[in-house]
Amino acid sequence: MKGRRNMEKKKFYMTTAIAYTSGKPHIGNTYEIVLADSIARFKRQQGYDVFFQTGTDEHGQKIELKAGEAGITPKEFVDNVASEIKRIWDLMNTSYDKFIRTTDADHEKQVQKIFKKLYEQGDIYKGHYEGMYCTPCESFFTESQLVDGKCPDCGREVQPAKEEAYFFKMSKYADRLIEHINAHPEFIQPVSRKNEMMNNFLLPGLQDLCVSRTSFKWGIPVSFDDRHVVYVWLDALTNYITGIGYDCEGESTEQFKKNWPAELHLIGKDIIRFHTIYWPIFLMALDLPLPKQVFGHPWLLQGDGKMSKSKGNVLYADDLAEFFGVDAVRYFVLHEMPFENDGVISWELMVERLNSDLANTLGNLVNRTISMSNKYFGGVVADKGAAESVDEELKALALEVPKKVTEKMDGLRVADAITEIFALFKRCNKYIDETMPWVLAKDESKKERLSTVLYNLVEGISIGAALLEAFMPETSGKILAQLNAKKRSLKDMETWGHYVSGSKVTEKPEILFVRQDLNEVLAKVEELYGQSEEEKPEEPVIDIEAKPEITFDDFEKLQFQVGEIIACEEVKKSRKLLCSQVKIGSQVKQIVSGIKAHYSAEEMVGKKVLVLVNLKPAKLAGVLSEGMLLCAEDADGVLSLMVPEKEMPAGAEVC
RNA sequence: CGCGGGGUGGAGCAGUCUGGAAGCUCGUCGGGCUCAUAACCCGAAGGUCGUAGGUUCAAAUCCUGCCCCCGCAACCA
Repeated sequence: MKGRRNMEKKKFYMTTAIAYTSGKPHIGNTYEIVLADSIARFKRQQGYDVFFQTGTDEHGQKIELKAGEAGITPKEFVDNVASEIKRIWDLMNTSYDKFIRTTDADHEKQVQKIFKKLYEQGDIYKGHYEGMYCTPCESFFTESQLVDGKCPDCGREVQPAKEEAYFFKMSKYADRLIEHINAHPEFIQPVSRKNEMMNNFLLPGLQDLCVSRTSFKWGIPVSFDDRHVVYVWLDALTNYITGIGYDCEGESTEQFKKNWPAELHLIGKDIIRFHTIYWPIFLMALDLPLPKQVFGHPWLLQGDGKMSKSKGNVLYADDLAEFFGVDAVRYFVLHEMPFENDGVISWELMVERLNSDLANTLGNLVNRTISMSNKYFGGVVADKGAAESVDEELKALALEVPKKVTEKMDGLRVADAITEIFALFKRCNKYIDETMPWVLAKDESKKERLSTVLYNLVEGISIGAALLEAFMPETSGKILAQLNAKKRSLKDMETWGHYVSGSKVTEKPEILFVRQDLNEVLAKVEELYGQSEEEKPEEPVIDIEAKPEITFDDFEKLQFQVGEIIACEEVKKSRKLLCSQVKIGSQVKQIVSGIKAHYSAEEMVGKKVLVLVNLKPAKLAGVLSEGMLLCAEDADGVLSLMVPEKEMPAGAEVC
């Protein structure tokens, strides 16, 4: 019987994007897995047989470089980061069924087979990646990226060059894809993205995609040409099928046959293009069905300006969980994230939500209800049938909410779904005021009515708590345990009265969410980040690429002098430029510098700075610049003007 | 005319596709209540829906121009 019931369950295969293992994931990355988790849990509650996959994308040049800097092998590097990511996913209590890593042996093997198959059937061909090449930087640039025809990174000469590479023929499947997208309006969510994909990429014509590289080694080798490694998307995207046992030679697992195609790929809006164009085309080439839906969720942005560790506004899920608890963080990211526009997160907003929604509305409701049950009936909650008309409104809403939540979740409107649940808790609070149990308690003849009121409350809260399971699993469980209520399926929420009359609630309600004082939190944040800076015993060392040795004659060509900035203004039409009038000896030069982000025009005036004087004048953003102000730059790109250590007159030579 | 996102009461957002009395949460002010985590409930104030035009019986919503903000790109001499 059990087996048969399982067979009847509809399957639901969903994935998140796999996280790139270049560093610790911040709260924005973590948002995606929590969002996915809430959907997975809700689908399970709806009775689906859910398979939920997430994981890590572990190849690429960036990782090779970072590992090199850290003095460890790429594999060691990604092992560290992947376990950190997994730790945070687990900390956030996410219920994934499979955590795939692109360095898994079976994934790598399958990617090689897929690459070979596509090559053999002519979808992948060998060609050349052409562009201007800067040898010291080992980088290709397009003509438009060059600065004055030179390398934008180091300013040296570049040569036209070709790198051998394999390409995937995208155009071959474009018409079929356009047709599919038009026939399935639900395929790309939100729909506004559909037009973007069509107008910008599909309709103008697809470029063939480069799918191999020879410039780095940390990747899956192309099996028949080992100078090449498979490049990004063919490696990363295929995780969705290799993770459940796809084999392109027809030896796919039962699990694959059952689960593919996926019902939902949940991804960030930045990679919609890869999931709604390249991925479907790869699948077509493999003769596999396409996923049912791709949802590109918006971003969760930091509140106040740029992320910066020294400002203490880089938010990580584990720090937040430390302060507020896992469920509070889950609640925040899910609630604050609208469907289509970016959301904002900050310590201030986090505290506000915690206090008002979680502590006041929900926590206090549970607490006062349990307290009254204990106070008036020794914890026993029984429906004595003493109904009054005010009860109807509460019941009606309580039965309405599960339907509304389902509706919202079916449309992936997770934030709205949560809001619906909280509307029920608010209604419960109102019900307490309407019925005034403490007044009933003073009148012995109202005992049955009082009991019924408390029963209604407990039943209402039980429904709300059961609905929270998908979003705040721990809190949901805690509330149900305190009320001594059973978990219930969505089906059981269609009728009123599933709470067993006569059950006994806990004697001492545990505080679910503690209110926090914003100032105290901010002080602690300061302390936390302040400390971490002190803990750093040494300043970070910055290594830059060594330039070729020069002769003294070369040096002699450069003329440095002290200049005094006598006037400075912003260059309009430019984001980063300031235009300074610099007094050098008896002459005044106009110098444009890209330091607006670091200095205001006002504070520039009066500074004595080091100037490279004999640089050939050039125009920047249309403004003439006759020299260069010298700055030091740290690893975060912060600039500091170089000034003489002793007072020096404008015009003094620097040598 | 580089690409994209956005500008709705003090704060954060919904509403815009499919025109039809400007909504939610927080904050503020006033009131109620005392079971509860100084929590809960009720009421009020507060908005030229960036701006200027246009279409319409009717525009936050559709069209056009402009301004401002944020990403990316570029500029970083």
